[in-house]
Amino acid sequence: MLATTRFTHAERVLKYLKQQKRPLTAYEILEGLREDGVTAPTTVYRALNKLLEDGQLHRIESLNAWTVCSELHHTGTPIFEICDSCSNVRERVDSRLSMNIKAISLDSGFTPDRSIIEIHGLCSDCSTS
Amino acid sequence: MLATTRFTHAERVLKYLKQQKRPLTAYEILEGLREDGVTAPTTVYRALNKLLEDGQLHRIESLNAWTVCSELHHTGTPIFEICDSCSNVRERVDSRLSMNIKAISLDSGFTPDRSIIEIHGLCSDCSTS
DNA sequence: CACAAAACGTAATAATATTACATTGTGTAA
DNA sequence: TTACACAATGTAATATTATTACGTTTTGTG
Repeated sequence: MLATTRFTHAERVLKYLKQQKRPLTAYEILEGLREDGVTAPTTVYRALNKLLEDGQLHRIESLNAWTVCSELHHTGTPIFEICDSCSNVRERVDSRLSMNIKAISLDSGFTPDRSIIEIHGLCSDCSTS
Repeated sequence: MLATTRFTHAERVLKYLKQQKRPLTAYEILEGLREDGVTAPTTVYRALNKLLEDGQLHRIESLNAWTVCSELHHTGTPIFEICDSCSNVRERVDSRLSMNIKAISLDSGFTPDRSIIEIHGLCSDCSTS
């Protein structure tokens, strides 16, 4: 069966997420890909975790949702601006912020590994209207 | 019955969390307070949400866990240093970082409401050993 | 071809959180 | 001090998110 399939589930999940304009939960992905043979939660989570390891997507902790990495191989901490009105999420990288986080950690003897920065609010479209 | 109780559930939950040296999940709190009459998830979540509104505790998104606010009525964004070895979490407030976030948002026309900053790594105790 | 590693199938279950609806307790103002 | 509104609680059911365990199939490589 696999011999006849053109893509792996990870590829399907990545492609599907790329088509979205907001992060999706694992179960939303499952629904969206059911007709493509993605039929169980495990399948989705396996794909998501693989893509996460490969740096191809991010998990938005405060939404329990997943979104493609918009700037592959970036260094420094990604920052997510999350619009609470239209659900759009924009990924940004800012070197000052990354450096300040390092500096703050140094202060306290903490050794940082990975940082989660998620800013909730209104995107420019939604805040003007 | 309530007339004979000394505390509300919210007070019990807050007191219990203060005794902990790491954030607890809602269900850990439920277990810990079962003998004090906290017997259902709803009860815990009601208390947690009330305390959250009052600014008396924080939710650590990346742990699905809850911890007391260590610096009441702080302004600016709290930053959590989370030790992945001993689970200790330290809350800090840093004005530089808060300003960074404002600046980044201004750039893109985003109107920030609340920010989540969680840094995983090793605390000073665990990184030296 | 043989083998190891990656990908997948399937079922069950764990962990986290919410909803709905009824009841009881508390503060306060007439 | 009674009446009322609001806060707190009780209870059951269910929704949502995620993991575990175990077996099979496919793929790439020497």
